Amino acid sequence: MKVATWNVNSIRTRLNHIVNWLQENPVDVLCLQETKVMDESFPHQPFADLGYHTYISGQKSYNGVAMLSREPLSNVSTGFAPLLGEAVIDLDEQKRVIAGTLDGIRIVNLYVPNGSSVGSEKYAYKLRWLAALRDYVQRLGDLGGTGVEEETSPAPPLPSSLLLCGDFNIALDDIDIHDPTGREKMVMATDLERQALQAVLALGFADAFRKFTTEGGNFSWWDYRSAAFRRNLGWRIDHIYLTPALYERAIACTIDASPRKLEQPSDHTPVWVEL
DNA sequence: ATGGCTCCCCGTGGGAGA
Repeated sequence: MKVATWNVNSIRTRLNHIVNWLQENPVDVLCLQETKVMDESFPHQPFADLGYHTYISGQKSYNGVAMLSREPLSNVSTGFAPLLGEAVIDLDEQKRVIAGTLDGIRIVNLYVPNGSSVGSEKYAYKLRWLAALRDYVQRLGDLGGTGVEEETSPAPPLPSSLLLCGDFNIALDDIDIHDPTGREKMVMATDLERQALQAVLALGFADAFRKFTTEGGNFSWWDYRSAAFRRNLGWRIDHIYLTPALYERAIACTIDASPRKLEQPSDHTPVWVEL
């Protein structure tokens, strides 16, 4: 099974890039972030023509996530509320979470808030959102990864098969930044953000990309400005995290930089894992 | 460097992204 993640920065602007990429890379599941489209305007048909089912959680102008899958997903859910209830219901106003199950693997597609700048309101929101994500993932593990509250059948054995992917807007390691100088003041690289993400990963996840590639200089996002892509001034902020059995099973994890070379590209490029 | 580039919107500049 191949699962990919891609922040497309507007699905309507990037539609041809996505369709062409799927034709070249017919992954089983493609998780998208920053679709920037309301659900009633989502372009289902081009993906249906390629044989993909579409699952969406969108809003006007900002955010928005979607999952495309060759086979139907089960137990699709959006937001934190299905597992966390009313306590963090306000965090679901921004559409950043969608999850579904395929072949016993719970796939969670995430668009972590950017955080704007260190010390800003948006930065505080990002940290609060990551704390909620930790609770959400812990609850998911407690449920055996089904994402379903009702336990009508015996829970599957733990550890659950969980896959977290998406735009995390955090570079966990200095080698994931082209130049980490001064990173403690840079959003996406501060200790508080890293600690908040590590608290999620401590529930039992490993970075699929780092199973195969230990070198720095591998990035998934490059700023539109200053010819950053041409100069490879990037960050690795799009991640795929796996629970232990899936991590053992993984046979490849690759960043495909080729769509970033096209005309009018997203500033992010796809990352995929083969299980 | 209130810089750089690109996205969106009942837009014609400003907010947001990262």
